[in-house]
Amino acid sequence: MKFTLSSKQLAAQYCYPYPHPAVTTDIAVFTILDQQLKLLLVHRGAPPFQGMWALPGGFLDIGEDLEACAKRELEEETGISGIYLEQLYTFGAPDRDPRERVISVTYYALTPSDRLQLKAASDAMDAAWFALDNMPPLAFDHQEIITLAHRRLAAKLGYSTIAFQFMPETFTLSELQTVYEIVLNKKLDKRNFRKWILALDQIEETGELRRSGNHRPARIYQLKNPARVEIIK
Amino acid sequence: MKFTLSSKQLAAQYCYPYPHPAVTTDIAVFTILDQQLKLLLVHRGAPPFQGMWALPGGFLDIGEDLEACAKRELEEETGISGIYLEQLYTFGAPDRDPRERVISVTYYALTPSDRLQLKAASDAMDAAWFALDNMPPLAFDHQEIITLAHRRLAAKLGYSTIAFQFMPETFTLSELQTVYEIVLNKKLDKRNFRKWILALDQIEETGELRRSGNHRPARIYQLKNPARVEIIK
DNA sequence: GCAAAAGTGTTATCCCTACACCCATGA
DNA sequence: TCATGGGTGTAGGGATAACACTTTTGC
Repeated sequence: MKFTLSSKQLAAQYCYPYPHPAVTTDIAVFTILDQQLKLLLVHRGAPPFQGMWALPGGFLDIGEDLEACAKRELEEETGISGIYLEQLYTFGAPDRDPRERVISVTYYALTPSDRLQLKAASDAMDAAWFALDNMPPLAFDHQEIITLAHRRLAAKLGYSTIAFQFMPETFTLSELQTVYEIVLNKKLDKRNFRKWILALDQIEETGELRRSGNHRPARIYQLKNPARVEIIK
Repeated sequence: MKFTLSSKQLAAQYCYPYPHPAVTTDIAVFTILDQQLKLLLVHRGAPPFQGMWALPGGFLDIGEDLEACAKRELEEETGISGIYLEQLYTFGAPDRDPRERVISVTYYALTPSDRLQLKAASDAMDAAWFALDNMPPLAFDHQEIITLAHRRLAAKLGYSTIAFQFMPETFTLSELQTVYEIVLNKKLDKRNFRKWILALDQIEETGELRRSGNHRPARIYQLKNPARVEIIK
């Protein structure tokens, strides 16, 4: 038996007995830059939402793990790799993408700001950091994803050591406190913060001092277990 | 231009220029029955994993919202509807389903045990409740889903009022305490529990008493905002 | 010497924990 | 009257929150 197909259908060579949605991953990458919580966005060069900004992300390769997809898309679109990544939520409203049905498995990620030079140095990809309180209009439902990611991040500061993922290898206690203050958006008491953070037993002095201006030098600290996020409480 | 297709390909009428995974939802429904935390499983009548037990769930209809899919599958396979449902995690290991690439967006749900009569009364669907510490071998990666759901449930008892979703409309404080004890798997102090739960300001006395044996009758309570899960702390 | 950030302790308060006895009922 | 679960308060300990001054440096 033989049947005929138009050339348009010929291009579509992956066929299923029932309709299948497309699956993407999108990643909300946070960092702290210029004393602000910032998020990495990419500029869309193609429709839909051409010219708007969006989260980095893209279609899942068949046979590729979800988290691997998120890491690959992040690397391809922004040059960033090797950072802390965690699944956030899966968005699947039927009309969230005008092209076809798309399910987006979203992740959020944190990176120290000193890793960003790599990205800036890479070729002129249309990626940029935006302060969370100054976002451009976003493609798809990405604003919703960002709002959820921000809430999750702030909540997780309270019961885990996730904030260390923002820190470079070595840092001062004041720098660390500033990170907490920026993410939580409130001032913290210096003495209480130091007592608390040291009691967590997650950081140690390097013995070095950092001189940075006309004031007393600060002791430099480092993580005891780099790259581990511990649940506290 | 014309091309030829086999009849097998003809059956596959939904075609895409790139391969698409299938998307399913799976739901871990918890209840408390016979003083035990139990989970609802369905018996698989068809391959793969024919004859094994699995979480209720199934393929997403194109155009259907993810949560709607979870509710529909739950209703179709077990007769349960109108219960508390929350997204859990999305599983997508490339080989988790032998048929094709399947992404499963999982949910967990809680229901009072007095709603279950409906299901038992419905036609002889192969659905049954299993104690969490006595599960049969499960299809796919469903054991992993259940482990995660259980962890999330126990954690959420500590910072939300999710446990009320296990309760019938009215209940005594002892019944409520027993629910907490079963899920957390530890005894709680009666006086401390009562102080704590009343301080949450989520329940109120109905004024009724429940007589249930040769002992003093218990005061009956009800939720102030039925069906709302509040974040506490 | 002065401006600027680093560093340091004590006290009060709140919350959680531990703990034991009387009450109301049915049999 | 007795067995059974329902119902109640207080005291101690630990964690959190409030609060101000001295130190070290660069200019």
